[in-house]
Amino acid sequence: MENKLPTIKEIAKQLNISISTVSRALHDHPSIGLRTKTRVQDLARQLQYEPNQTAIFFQQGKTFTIGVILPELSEAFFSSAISGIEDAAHKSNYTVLLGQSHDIVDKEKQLIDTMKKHRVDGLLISISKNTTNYEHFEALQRYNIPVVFFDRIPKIPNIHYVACNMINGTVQAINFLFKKGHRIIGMINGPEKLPAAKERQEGYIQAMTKSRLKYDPALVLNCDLTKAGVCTATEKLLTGKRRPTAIVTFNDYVALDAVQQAQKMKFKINKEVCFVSYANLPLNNYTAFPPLASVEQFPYQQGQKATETLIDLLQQKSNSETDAVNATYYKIILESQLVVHEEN
Amino acid sequence: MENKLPTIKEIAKQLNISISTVSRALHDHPSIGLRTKTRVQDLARQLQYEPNQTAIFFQQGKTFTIGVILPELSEAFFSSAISGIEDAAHKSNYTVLLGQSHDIVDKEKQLIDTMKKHRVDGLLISISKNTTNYEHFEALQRYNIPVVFFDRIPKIPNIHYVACNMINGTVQAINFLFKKGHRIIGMINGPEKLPAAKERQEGYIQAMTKSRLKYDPALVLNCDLTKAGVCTATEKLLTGKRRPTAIVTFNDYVALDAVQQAQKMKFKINKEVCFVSYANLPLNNYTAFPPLASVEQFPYQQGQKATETLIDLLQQKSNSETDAVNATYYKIILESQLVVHEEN
DNA sequence: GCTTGTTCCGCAAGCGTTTGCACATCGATA
DNA sequence: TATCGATGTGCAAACGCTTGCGGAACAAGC
Repeated sequence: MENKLPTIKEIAKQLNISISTVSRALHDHPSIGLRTKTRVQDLARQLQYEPNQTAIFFQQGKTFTIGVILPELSEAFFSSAISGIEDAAHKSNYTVLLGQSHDIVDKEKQLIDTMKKHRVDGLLISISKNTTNYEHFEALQRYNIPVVFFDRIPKIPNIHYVACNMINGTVQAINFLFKKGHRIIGMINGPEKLPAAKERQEGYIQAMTKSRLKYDPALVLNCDLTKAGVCTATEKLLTGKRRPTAIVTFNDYVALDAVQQAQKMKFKINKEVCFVSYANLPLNNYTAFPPLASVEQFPYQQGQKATETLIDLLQQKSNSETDAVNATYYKIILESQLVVHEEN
Repeated sequence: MENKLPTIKEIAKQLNISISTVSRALHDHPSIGLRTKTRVQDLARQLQYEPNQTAIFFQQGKTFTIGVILPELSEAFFSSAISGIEDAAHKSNYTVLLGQSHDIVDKEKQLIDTMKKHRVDGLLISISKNTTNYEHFEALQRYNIPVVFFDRIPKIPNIHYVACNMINGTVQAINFLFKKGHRIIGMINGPEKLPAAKERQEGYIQAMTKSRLKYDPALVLNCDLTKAGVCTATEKLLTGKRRPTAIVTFNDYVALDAVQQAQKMKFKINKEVCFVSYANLPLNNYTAFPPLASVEQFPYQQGQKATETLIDLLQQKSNSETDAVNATYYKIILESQLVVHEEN
C-alpha cells in the first residue's frame, strides 16, 4: 500500500543516477546511452511510474486543455456540438473542460474566470443569449488566451469564429416551397434580437425577392419560442389577410407546436398548410406531421471545426515565439443545408 | 503588451517585502498586519494579479477537477446527466473534465489514462456497453482516486455507484396497465446482456406474478434496439399465439418504432394495442401516438447525485488523513417513476 | 534591567519536471 | 604526447506557490 506515487527522483535514487538522466532517458533523448536508457525504462515500468502531469503543466505553462462554455448541455444542438468538440480535441490529445452558462450572464463570467484560473490553453464559446456586454471576452485577449466562438457569436471585431450560414439554407427552403407551388409563405421566427433570427429573416427576404414574390412583412412573425408564443403566431398567420399555404418555422420544436395549433384550428396539415423548419432533429422521423423539410445546421461539424481551428491557433502560437501579432482572424462559415424528408 | 502575467514575486519586489508575506496577505492570514495586507491587496488588484492555478494544483496535489467518462454525449440521457453533473460540480467549485467513449473499450481505457494523468481528484463513469473486463477500473483504486459509477455500472464488488431502480418503475407500469384492464402484456426489451434490460425483465416478472398473471416468457422479447430489430419483435408479438393488448418497450424510441410497425400491421393504436415505455423524452408531447405512460429515470438527478457523493468522498479523504480505509461503499438508488401522459 | 509575550514578517524548503550548460571519459587523430 | 570530437552524465536553475519555523521589534510585567 505504498501511497506515494513514484517520481523520477525515486527512480534516480534506486539506479544511482541523476534525475536529469532519468528524465532524458524516459524521453528517448539521444544523448543518453542505450544501457542506462533501458535500465531506466525498465524500472519505470516496474514501478508503474507515471509522470505527474500537474508538474509538467506547471513547468511548461501549458495544460493541453481547452475550455468549452456553452449555454445548455442538455439541448440537442449543443450536446451534438460538444460531442464533435470532444472527438476533435481527443484526436489532438487535448482534453475538454466543460461549463454551461444556462444563459446566465453572471455564470458565463464566472466560468470564464474559472477557465482562466485553470489555465486552459484555449477557449471555445457559444455565448449566452442574454449577453450584451462583451468586456469579459475582450479581457481574454489581454491574457493571450485564444478564443474561437461558435454558433452564438458576439458582435465584436477581431475574433475567430465558426458559424453556420442560415441564409443559404433558408433560401433553399423557400425555393423548395416555391417549386411545390407555394406563393404565400409565412415565417415564424425567433426573438427579433437573436442573430439566428435575423439571418433567417434575411434569407427569407432574399429568396422571396429573387423569386419575384413580394416581401410582405406581415408574413414574418417573431416569437419568444414558448409554446404559447408559437400558438399565437400561428393563429395570427393563419387568420391573417393573406393566409400562407406554407410556413417556415424557427426550428423543429416550433414546427411541432405550430402544427398542433393549426390542427386545433382545423387546418389540414400538408394540404391546406405545410411546414418547413430548421435543425432536422431525429424526432422528425416519428411525429405525425413532421415538417416537409428541415434545414440542417451540422452542430457536430461546427463543434469539430471550431476545435480544429482553435488547436491550429494554439500551434501557431507555440511555433511563432516571435508573437507576430498574427492579425488574421478565422471566420469559418459552414453552409446549412435543406434536408427533404421522405414523402410517404 | 506586458506578456508576462504578474506573480506574487512581482508584487513582493514592488513592495519590497517577501513573497511569503504577499502570499499570506492575499489569503487574509491573521499574522499579517493590516497595513501591509491592504497594500498587498491593492497592488494585486491594480496589477490584476491572478494566482496561477497550475502552480497551486501542483503544489497541493489537488486539481479541483472531476473527470467524467460516458459513452455518448449526444444521447439525450447522457446530455441531461452531464448537465446535472456540471451544475453540481460548479456548485462546489469543481470543474468537469470530459470524455466520451463511444462505447469503445479502448477509448475508455485511454480516457481513464488521460484523466489519471491530468490528476483529476475523482472520476464519474458510466461504462461502455462493450466493457466486460474491469481491470482498468480496478487499477484506479490503487491510484487512490475515487470513482463513482452511474447508470451503467460494472459488476465488481466494492464500488460506489448511483443508479436508478428500474424494477419499481416497471412494476408501476405493469400495474398501470393492469388497472386499465390489460391481462396479456408483452415486452420489447433491449439486448439480453444489458443490465438495464435484465432489470426491466425482473420488474416485469415481479409485477406479473404479483398480479396473479402468469409469466409467459414468449411475451418478453429481446432486441438490438435497431429499427429493424424492433419491427421484428413487434411483429412477432402481435402475431403470436397469445397476442398482447399492451406492450412495454425498452425506451421511447423503441415505442415509436413499435407503434409504426403496429400501424403498418393495421392495428389500431390505443384500441387494440397500446404502449408504455421508458425515458419520458419531451418528444412524447409531439408524436401522433405517444406511449400512454413512460418510466422516468431522472438522468439529471442521477448525474447530480453522483457528483455530490463523489465530492463527499473527496472531502472525507482530505479530512481523514488517517486514511482509515473507510470501507463504506455508497450504493445510491434513485427510484424510477411512471409518468402517465395526459389522455386527450 | 531582565524576562515574557505579542505582533508581524522573512527564510528556505519543497512540490516534480525540464533543460542549458559544464564536465568526464575515451578512442582516434595529428 | 597533446588535441579533439564524440558520447554519456550530472548540476542547478527555473516554473509559482504554500507553510513551518525562526526571529526581529516592541510593549508590558516583574
